[in-house]
Amino acid sequence: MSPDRAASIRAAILDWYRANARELPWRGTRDPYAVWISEVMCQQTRVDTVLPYYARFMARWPTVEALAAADDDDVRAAWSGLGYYRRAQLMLKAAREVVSQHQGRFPDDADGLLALPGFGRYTAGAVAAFAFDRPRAAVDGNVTRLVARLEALEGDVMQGSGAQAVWRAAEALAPGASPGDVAQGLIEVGALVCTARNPRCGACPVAEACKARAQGAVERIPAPRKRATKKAVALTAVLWLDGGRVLLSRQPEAGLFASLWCPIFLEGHLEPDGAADEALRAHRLDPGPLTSTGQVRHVLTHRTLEIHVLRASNKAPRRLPEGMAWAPLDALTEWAIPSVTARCLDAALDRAERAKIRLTRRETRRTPAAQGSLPGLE
DNA sequence: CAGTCGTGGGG
DNA sequence: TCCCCAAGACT
Repeated sequence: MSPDRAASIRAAILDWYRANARELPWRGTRDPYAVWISEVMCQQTRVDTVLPYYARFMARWPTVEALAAADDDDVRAAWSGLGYYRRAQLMLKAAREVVSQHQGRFPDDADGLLALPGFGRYTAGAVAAFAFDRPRAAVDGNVTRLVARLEALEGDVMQGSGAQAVWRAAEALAPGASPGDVAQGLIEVGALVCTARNPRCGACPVAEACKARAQGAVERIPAPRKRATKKAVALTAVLWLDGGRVLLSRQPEAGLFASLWCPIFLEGHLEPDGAADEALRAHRLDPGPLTSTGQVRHVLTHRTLEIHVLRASNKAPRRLPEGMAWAPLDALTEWAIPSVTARCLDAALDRAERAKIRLTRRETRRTPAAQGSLPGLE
């Protein structure tokens, strides 16, 4: 990219950003910790979803020292429902590294940041640019799309040589005045204007410079990402409820829902009065009679979990197998559970029980406006 | 490099 | 209902 073209695009992005940027809680701070938390939460996650999580997280762990001293399960619980839970684990590891090996100060440029767990090329560039005002590129999905269109890059820009070309162009845009605002501006234009569907080219500050637009190729560029094939997985979830508590089982430290608490998952769709009962006895559990209470279809990136939900109500056994625990329903927000656990639990409860729990469950999990029901009803 | 790892919103 | 996908990183 020619220096003139880069300067022109940079100036247009900067002007537009200063006039149109959304006010977000992590904007207007140079605190690398705050910037970092927001960046990790935003990975593959919509801003609207992140907002309540970010507020709670920063209130509870306002500094890297506080986070470094946090309990792993408390952090997982704070992440509950956000998905991609390994992010939280790597974040905790990085916080401890910053405190123990960097005197609590983040490295002030991308190379140093890149060495920390959970910092990839994007996050390192973003923190370097936003917090330290370094002239670094921060190429996320938004910037990839924007740059691919600006330069009319054909083919797959998500990986390989296509991704390299995007980074090269983004790095050409980085040097100059206010690099932090330029980097955020590129992201913001990608997020609000140069959108994947129905891009608002009429409102775009760099429409004049856009090669895809000149070629009438905006709809075609970037080429759609190759998507993973989803495999259906049949499971049976056993929700054992007793005395206002539910029996949960901790997942292994690696893999799906790592270290989180889930219902007892059995492979396959098992009959309540036969195979399911047998499988539980293999866990040395006597759940008593099982009743089928519904089904949950939970879609993940590479799998679709098709879950048959069974409910057990026998009296709690004296001793539980390793890795299992009783979770009080009125304290479930303090437990590290993925959304699928909450959904299975919902499916196992009757309406009255659900209503009771809803009063105590965190209402910010969903935006109130999205509920569609009036307050006081229900 | 290709597979793994969540969730919820919107067309 | 289905499909796309959103401020990616790690193995």
